[in-house]
Amino acid sequence: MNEEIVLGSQECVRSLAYVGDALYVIGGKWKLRVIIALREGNKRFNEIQRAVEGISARVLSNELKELEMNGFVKRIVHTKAPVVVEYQVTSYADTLKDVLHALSDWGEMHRNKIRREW
Amino acid sequence: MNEEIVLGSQECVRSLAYVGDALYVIGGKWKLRVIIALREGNKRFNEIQRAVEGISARVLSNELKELEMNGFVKRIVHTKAPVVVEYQVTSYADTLKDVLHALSDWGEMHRNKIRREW
DNA sequence: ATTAGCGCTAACCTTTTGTATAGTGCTAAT
DNA sequence: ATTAGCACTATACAAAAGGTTAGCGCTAAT
Repeated sequence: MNEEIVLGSQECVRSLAYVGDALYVIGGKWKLRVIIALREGNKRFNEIQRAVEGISARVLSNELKELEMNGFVKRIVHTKAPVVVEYQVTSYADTLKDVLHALSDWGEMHRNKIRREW
Repeated sequence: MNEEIVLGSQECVRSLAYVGDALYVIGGKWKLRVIIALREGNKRFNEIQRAVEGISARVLSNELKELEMNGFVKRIVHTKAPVVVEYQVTSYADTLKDVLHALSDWGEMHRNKIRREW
């Protein structure tokens, strides 16, 4: 038996678990897109909804709650005159930079590949 | 208006679309995990199922079909004596290396953070 | 002869995710 | 005075994703 393969296999088991952990909190159709919109500077509910094309108010509301629970977002209510609600990305969301970058780059490459094929 | 912010905003719109494209083909609970298992060297159906904890035969079957349609996997049938089916990762699956790495690293970091908090 | 493994697939059910519509109480603009 | 925007939430429903169970025809081992 080859040591390289055995080592690779152990790494794989770890990878499988870690990727599972990651997908558990940032998986799904919307979470990463909401985080991108927030990181860009969108702070208000309707602003975010417009930035993330296709998301409904109900789903956005749920996603924001989960993102808050997981420490990616802070919800700040300015209780005055018209009640204004602001969503802020936390510094923990910044730790996703590499993931976001890798996904975005791959998505770009993939889109170009698909276009070339048609 | 600040140029930096405007630039960042344009990049964001691209990012949103690209990440959307990426999630369209590799999103969901299982696809990346199946690819990891394949990359590790698992080639047979039941082998993959054992490697990817929790996946059912039905779901694995569907995922493999989609992965095949998207060019990540080749299905090879050895028609002899007992019919043996082999799944091979293509070189296109290798383009996901950075994504896999980033997600795995982040997942590891996140798991450690969670453990520290409890 | 029985059992276990292989590579699935069909049928059915539950859970998750998403959509559509309506509505609340407030303010600011027309 | 009406309309539009804000930040949602409730309700109801539909679609998509996933899980459970059973089973097929085959072979190799016990």
